[in-house]
Amino acid sequence: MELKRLKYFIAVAEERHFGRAAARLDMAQPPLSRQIAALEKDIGAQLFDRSRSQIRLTQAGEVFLERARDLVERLDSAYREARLIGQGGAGRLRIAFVGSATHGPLPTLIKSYRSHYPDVDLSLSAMNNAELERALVQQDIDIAVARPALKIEDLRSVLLIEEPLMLALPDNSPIATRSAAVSLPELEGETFVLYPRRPRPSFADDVLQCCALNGFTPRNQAFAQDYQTAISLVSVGVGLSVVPRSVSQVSRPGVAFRPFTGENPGTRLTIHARLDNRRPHVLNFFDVLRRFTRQGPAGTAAR
Amino acid sequence: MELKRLKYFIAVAEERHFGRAAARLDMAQPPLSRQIAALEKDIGAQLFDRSRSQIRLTQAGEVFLERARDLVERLDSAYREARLIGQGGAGRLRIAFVGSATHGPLPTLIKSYRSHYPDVDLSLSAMNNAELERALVQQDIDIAVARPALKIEDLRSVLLIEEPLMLALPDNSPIATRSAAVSLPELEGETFVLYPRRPRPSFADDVLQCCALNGFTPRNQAFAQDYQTAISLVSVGVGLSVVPRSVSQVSRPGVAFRPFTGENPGTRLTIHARLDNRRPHVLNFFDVLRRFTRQGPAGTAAR
DNA sequence: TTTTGCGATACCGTTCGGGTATCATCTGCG
DNA sequence: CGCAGATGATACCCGAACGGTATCGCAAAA
Repeated sequence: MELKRLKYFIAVAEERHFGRAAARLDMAQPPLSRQIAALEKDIGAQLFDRSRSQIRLTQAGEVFLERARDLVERLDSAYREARLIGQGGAGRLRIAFVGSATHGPLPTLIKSYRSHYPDVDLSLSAMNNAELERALVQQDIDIAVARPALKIEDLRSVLLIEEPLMLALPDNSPIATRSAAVSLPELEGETFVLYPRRPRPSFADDVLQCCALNGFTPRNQAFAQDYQTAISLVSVGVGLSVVPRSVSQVSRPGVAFRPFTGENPGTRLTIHARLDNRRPHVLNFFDVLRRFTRQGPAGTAAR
Repeated sequence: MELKRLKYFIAVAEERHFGRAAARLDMAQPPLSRQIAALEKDIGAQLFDRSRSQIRLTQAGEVFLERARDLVERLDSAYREARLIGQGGAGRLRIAFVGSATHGPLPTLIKSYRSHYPDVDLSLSAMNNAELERALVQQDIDIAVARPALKIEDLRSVLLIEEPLMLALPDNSPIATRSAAVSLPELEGETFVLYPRRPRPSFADDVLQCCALNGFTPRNQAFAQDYQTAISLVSVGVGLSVVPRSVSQVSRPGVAFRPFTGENPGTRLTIHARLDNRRPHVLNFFDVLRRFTRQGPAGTAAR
């Protein structure tokens, strides 16, 4: 109810003439005079000195003009900022992912999103599947990248990548140093470093299912909380581990990565968001994701 | 037309409840809902997430809330500031005065004004009568303190002080060192250091009229632009000068001040402002001045 | 499933803002 | 000194917008 008056006041102050200001504002002069008078009454001070033929700003008017310009400017920018955030062009998007996703196409996907929405603050954090599930349910995050997937209700889920499994072996192991191909069953007696099986489905399920398809169940199992720990255990000779191929692309002292023959059902990375999370940032992210997977996530190799 | 909406929005955002916010705003809930909806449409973004039972701010809403609070605060302070200036409680008052006024009651008067209106910026400058006249006409200053007065049209004029004249003599002059009273006519042969006679009336007029009343006209006259220069000329022995008594209260090496017998019509300090200058600061200043002169400008002696 | 609480929608009356006509005042010119 | 033109203020009218009451729709809780 008073903002229009600020604009009116600015126009009159700049034109120093009610008639011209009214023309500029596309209105008649009398209502403009009335609005200015009302503004002056509200403020309780004269803003214009009308004693001469050419109207002039009073000192109060001079100061109020500065303030009014600033206010109009700020209001406008507040509108624009809110609009931008509302369209997902600014603000914050919270993404969490399993640690092993950092080697695959995820960084490329995130770069792509960033290039489309450079003003969005990305909050990135690594979590295991259990933490992802909790954070997603409690809306602490918008996007979860799980391996192989989260299986809770009311999630929007998109497959990011499917990749084969590989062996991670101590590099002084005879199996690692020999040139012949490796098959899984011959490792039945070795210690398999696995991950927690909860919540289902877990990466451990992928590995155990792979073993099952190859006709055996690992006899000795050790457990690690995440793939980094698992590889560390391998490097110090605790046993061997099975990892997604993308993980094998980083070299790690004491660890050798080898493919294996036989059945290899692979493992998947899945991107989730709550179905009821209609935040434009999330929708935009899935748009970028859709284009990304469609044009082939050749980014698998990248980085 | 949009500011009311900001206040509505802030209320709803703070209450997180349309009904309570409406109660707080002393209005019904439906128009409030409509105003918020209109605001969201204007902005082009949702400000509230109404999907759950408890409404929540969206990210755009969070940011807009900050901005809205800031805007309301700024608007309010702009109103208050303009009002204060409009009442003469802040802003700037431009005062100019003849140099010789600095020793009389003027500083006390200004202190009194300052204590009543501590937030008013005082712009103080020294000018001779000619400059005062020009500045007042061109509205470069609000208040002029002239000696003895300005005689131009449309001025509000108030006598600040009337004081006797005194002699300023070189301190090695026999007249300065003798104990007997001094009369003006015996100085007829001395050089009188005077001031410019334009614009009329000038302090030089006061001095010459005083001489005339004592029955003579100074035979030798020297001219100085201001009283400081005049006293300097006296101190280096150019001649003698006649000054307002208040000036005699500062001691100056090489200069002795002496009263004289015979006629002493004295000299005045007059405070002027343009009649058409209705600025509250000027009116307030004259209010202070009125009280000041009424309760006796005992400040003559002060300082 | 029913009930309750809350926000949205429909509809109506009043108010306020804007338009046209006119007045009052000041300025400049003859 | 008086008259004409310009400019802001005032008077009056109309339409749009805002607020109020009644009611709906939906979702969470019982």
